[in-house]
Amino acid sequence: MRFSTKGHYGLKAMLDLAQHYGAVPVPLKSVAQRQRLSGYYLEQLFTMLRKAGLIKSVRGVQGGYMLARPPEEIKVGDVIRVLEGPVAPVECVNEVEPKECDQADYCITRIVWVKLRDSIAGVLDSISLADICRGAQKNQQSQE
Amino acid sequence: MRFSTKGHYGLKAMLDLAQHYGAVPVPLKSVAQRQRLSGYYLEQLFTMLRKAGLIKSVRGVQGGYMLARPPEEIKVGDVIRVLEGPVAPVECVNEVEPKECDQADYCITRIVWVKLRDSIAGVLDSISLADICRGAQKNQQSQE
DNA sequence: CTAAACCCGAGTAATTAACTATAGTTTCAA
DNA sequence: TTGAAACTATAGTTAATTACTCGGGTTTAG
Repeated sequence: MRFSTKGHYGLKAMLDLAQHYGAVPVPLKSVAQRQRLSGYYLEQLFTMLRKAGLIKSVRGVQGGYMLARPPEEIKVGDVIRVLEGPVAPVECVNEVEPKECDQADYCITRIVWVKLRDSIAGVLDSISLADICRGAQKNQQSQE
Repeated sequence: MRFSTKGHYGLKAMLDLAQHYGAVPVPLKSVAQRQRLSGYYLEQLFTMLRKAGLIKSVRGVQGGYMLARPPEEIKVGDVIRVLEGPVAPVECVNEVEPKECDQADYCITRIVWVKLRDSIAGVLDSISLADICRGAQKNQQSQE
């Protein structure tokens, strides 16, 4: 039971944008270097995030990417759903359009997966990018 | 973010054994038929569960499989960990021997994965096979 | 006009998932 | 004592997914 690197890397990149949130866009290359990610690969992730409306892009020289909304208003769940698809420990309890099997009515394991799904979604939707940035700052302070 | 069919099917099969828990072993074939699973595939899952000590086998005619402990004493988490490995939304927060990346100290996303891991483990470890069987019974009664 | 930057689509190697198959061993029961 | 039911072990196979990689575009500040 793993998230793929899409969710993992994508969240890192989004937090990088959150930490540099401001007026000027951040070039993909600098995000990739700071987070040690393949630029080619990150491009794909940013494309997904842009099409989903979580980030905006500015083309041309001095261009780059920036969050479409302030970090307080973007939840980890938003990012993960774009990159990994809807939360669903098994397909039959998918958040969106679950393909229920023919045994759905009496499937005895169903309750487990529903609880799990809700628990996962609960965690992901309770944390904003800003929450994490604050936590990271605190951490650095406490290490000083 | 999905569990594989190992965890999914394996839990179904374990619950089948729980529902038939008693003195006599249940042949694999009958579990496979009731749960509509490939017998060949289920064989592999049962082998893993047996080696992990969750089920016992009886060879020969009239043989089969049975839970090694009563359903109250087997948690969903026990089954899932045998079949899917340790709970770990990403490798660096694996329950067992996490391969921490070189950025572990200052990795900003880490807190998310830890919370998620603990939340998932919490759900899986809070539900026993007996809990689910009881729920299923109740469900059937309420539908009458 | 040129270089920095995003945009888009395709290709690809490696891994994993999900079975499938085959040959063997144990045990009961007729 | 032998045949069939059942578990045991290991290997093969096919398809999908993952995690990139690459090449050629377009936009725009300076």
